[in-house]
Amino acid sequence: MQSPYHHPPYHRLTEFVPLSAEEMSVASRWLTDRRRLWRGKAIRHEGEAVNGVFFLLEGWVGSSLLLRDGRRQIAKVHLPGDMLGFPSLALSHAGETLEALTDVTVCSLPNAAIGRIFEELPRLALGLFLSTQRERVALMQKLSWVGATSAIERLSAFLLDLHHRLEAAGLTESGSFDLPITQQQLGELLGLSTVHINRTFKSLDETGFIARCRGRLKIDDFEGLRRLAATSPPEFAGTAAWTRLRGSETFRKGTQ
Amino acid sequence: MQSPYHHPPYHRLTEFVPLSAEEMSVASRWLTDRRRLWRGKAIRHEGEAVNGVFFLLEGWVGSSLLLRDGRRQIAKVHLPGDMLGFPSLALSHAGETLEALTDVTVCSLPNAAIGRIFEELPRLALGLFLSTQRERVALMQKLSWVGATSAIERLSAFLLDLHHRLEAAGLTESGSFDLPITQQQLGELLGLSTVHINRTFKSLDETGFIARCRGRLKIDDFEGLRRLAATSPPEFAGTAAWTRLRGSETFRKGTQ
DNA sequence: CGGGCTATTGAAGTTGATCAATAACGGTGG
DNA sequence: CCACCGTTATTGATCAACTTCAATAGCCCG
Repeated sequence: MQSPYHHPPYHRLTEFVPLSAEEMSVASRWLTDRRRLWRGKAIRHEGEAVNGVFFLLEGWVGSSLLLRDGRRQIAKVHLPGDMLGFPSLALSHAGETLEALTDVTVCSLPNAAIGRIFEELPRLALGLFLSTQRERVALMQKLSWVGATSAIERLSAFLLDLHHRLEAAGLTESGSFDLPITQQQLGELLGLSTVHINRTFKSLDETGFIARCRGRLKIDDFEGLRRLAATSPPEFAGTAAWTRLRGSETFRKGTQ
Repeated sequence: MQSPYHHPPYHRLTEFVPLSAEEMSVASRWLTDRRRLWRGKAIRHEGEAVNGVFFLLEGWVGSSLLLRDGRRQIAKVHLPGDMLGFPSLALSHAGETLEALTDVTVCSLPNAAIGRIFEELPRLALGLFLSTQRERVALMQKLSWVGATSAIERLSAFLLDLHHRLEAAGLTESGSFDLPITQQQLGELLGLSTVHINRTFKSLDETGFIARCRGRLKIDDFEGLRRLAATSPPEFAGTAAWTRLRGSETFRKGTQ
């Protein structure tokens, strides 16, 4: 897990496609334009012109949508290694605010580079494509939590998912991890009020499923949480996706 | 709107990229393998192996996720011209059930063809990519409805969105359109109970915002509905996205 | 004319929101 | 090191939206 091959920006790509040296070298160029931002700052506001996408190197970022009356929905918490801002590529003005939930380091990739990747590095393009499809799956799952489950089920599912993703990034220690977001933000993430998040947390705490201390959370009973959580994480295709996509199908350029 | 250029499967691609004759001819090949399905039948069940994606030619399709206890969330209603099943490309087993909400005609495109498109028809690939990013935006918006708005706001937003999309497909008549889905399905779509959907409908009806008759719905007061719906539809980039993506950025193959 | 599904309505029950107050925490400057 | 401040967490009490249960009515179809 600690080879550079598994760090951003390769991270999200090599899960689906093997990269050549050339491709990796292009990808590593993406890291040159870095930016540091403090907690609470926006990488990009909803409604601003779309100039590029971002890679998150350190810290947590929330992507959120604003409603007219000020309510807010956080669509996703992005963790180190994630790619940010792709949905807005289809829009003239960004459809989501990208806000630093902790101090963060991001690097950005201009729109034009995406176009070039599609033209010249198809495998990289496919990696990006599949990676964003996977995000779409995650988003559908979250919708199903918010639309069809109770507060305790939602929170359980979220904590399990979060742990799972943090673990993949090497940011957990035997079931415990930093949770540097406020209960307010957790509420906006799960579609619940601050107060109810607090009570739900308390209930998980008292049942012994989790333990909280400072900004740190430890999952004590994974099985218990999983029983609550109503969905299991989907099984990603891994590089099998790539294999599947390059099956034996006949398809010849120019004659189709 | 009635030129073949605006029919599936071009429909969802030409919104973002101009297609060459060659590209259109490849795309038109996708139509060869058609399938008709009756209302209620599944095009593909959640958990099945992922063999391809689909284009919806006629009818409505719902993509839904199942929770352990039998509750169901419909992530999206797909209309004629839409592309189905892309999220599951990242999975080894489908993450969503694709169910015919009416009698439908679909055609399918095997996984392998997607891989070839990325290798050989980059502009087509980019069109697919952007189109799925736009779906992701729509999904985020829906999440914000379900997570942060009341029943009447949700239903209003949904009806407006639906009308908007049906209009683009030429399936409306001065504000009225067929609504061939049950209130049960509408509930699963918006995260509300059947009973509450019914009451919310009734309230919109009595206020004079809409009128219902058989399976048909007419929007009588767009402004009123828009005031209720807490979000406005995002502005898509259109082919500007493509232009933006091919900007003046320096990026030379092989030297990066 | 039935039979099955869908829509509608009423009544009662729950979950979660809102309002409001207090406590704990984290960082600051003295 | 301590007093202070703003932010966040916690708790109680009340309220509202939505769900559930249950029954009836309407529609579509053979």
